[in-house]
Amino acid sequence: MDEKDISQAVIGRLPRYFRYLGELKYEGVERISSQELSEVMKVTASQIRQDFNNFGGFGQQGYGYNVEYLYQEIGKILGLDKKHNLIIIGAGNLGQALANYMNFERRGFIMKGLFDSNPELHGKQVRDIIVQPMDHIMEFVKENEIDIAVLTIPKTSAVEVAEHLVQNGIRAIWNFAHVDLNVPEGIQVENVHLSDSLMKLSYNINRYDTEHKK
Amino acid sequence: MDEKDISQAVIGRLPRYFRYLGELKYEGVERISSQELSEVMKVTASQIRQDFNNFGGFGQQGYGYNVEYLYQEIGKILGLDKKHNLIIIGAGNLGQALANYMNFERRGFIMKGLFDSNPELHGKQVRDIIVQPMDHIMEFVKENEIDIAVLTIPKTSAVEVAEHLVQNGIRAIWNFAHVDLNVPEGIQVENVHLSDSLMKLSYNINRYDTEHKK
DNA sequence: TAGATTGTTAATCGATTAACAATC
DNA sequence: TAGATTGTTAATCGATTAACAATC
Repeated sequence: MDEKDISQAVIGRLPRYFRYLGELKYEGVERISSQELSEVMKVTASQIRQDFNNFGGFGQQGYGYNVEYLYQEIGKILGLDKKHNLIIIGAGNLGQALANYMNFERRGFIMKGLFDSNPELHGKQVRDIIVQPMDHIMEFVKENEIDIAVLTIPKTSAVEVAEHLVQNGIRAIWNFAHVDLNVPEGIQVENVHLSDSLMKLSYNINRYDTEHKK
Repeated sequence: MDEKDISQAVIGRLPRYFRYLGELKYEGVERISSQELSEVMKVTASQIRQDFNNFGGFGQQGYGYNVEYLYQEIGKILGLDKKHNLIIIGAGNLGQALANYMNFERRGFIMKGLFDSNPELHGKQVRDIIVQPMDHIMEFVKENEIDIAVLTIPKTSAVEVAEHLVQNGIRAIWNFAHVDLNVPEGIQVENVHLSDSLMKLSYNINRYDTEHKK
């Protein structure tokens, strides 16, 4: 499977393809052409074919793409057929929201632990997980083969915690703290900077105002 | 202020500049050159200068950029000096988390209302806001000059609610539902697709595995 | 086979980087 | 003034779109 370096632009589009194909599948659609898919998704057919061909050909000339097959293949590319153990660090509002709402299991992510520095939360149960104190983290990571840490703690502690996690063998960090983490090669970080996102929205409202209202 | 169309690539970087400049300001740094900033932020100095020059010159030859001034100016570009009224629709885990955790006021966003379809939540207080039933939304939007709706409801209802909001004069939607909203020109939508983000992380873990382990 | 549609190459477009003249 | 560093133009790089031959 010779995967050259796929650009982040392409990777960023894969989950959206996966979502639409899941819906088509659910609706009972069997086959779809790049042209039809392009109309639904509002991208060019050319881009769709180029994107898929980064991973080898999933289609058939004269026929198009089999929805079920394409859905499965993109799922595999995204690694959703693999199991990954995960912990959430920071059991405040956001941490608990993710624990309750993300449906991790459906995508192969198994929530194994929840940690918080606030003693009042220790022992509290969220889903089937008991919140533990922070100083249990590192042993837990090693003993339970934890791959992914979700960081929902303030930025002040995030950098330090991330460093320790890396030292203890974590492989990926889903980072909700408003800070850029510095990790070695081979450790994957995906940032969700909510305030950045809100500022983008603010920019677009503001720009629209200055362009139209005045 | 002749703002031509600034590319989304540039806009996407503005919040990060804002964050770093805020930190520099906090640390008491008075001036900084594009070269120095590029080292801290790990981007090219060229990109920094190009980005800033989309909005006119904020620097001075031979000196660099005044941190305080640049911070203020980027804040203005992002519209953070303006006030915007906001409601959250969906007072479940995620909605409450955002209400509690986002510090909306600091960035000029004023949380005015919280809505949920679950009767058990009606009357519950989050921060200084009482959760109201869904059928109060549209009147509330009109009467309270609501600009922004935060959608933290399931995708099944998100499309319909968004449509109604648009009809009732909402100007922007911060969308956490796993669905693409279809809105008319001039209505701003910013999507936070958390599961897409998690899938990207999954892809990168998986790719690293197939490239190194096997 | 003829028609449809992919896979893939070539052309275009846009974004990033490099270079340097302008200027504080 | 000389040195530093921006603002801006030009060169490069990468991503998107168009076109079409291959093929089901």
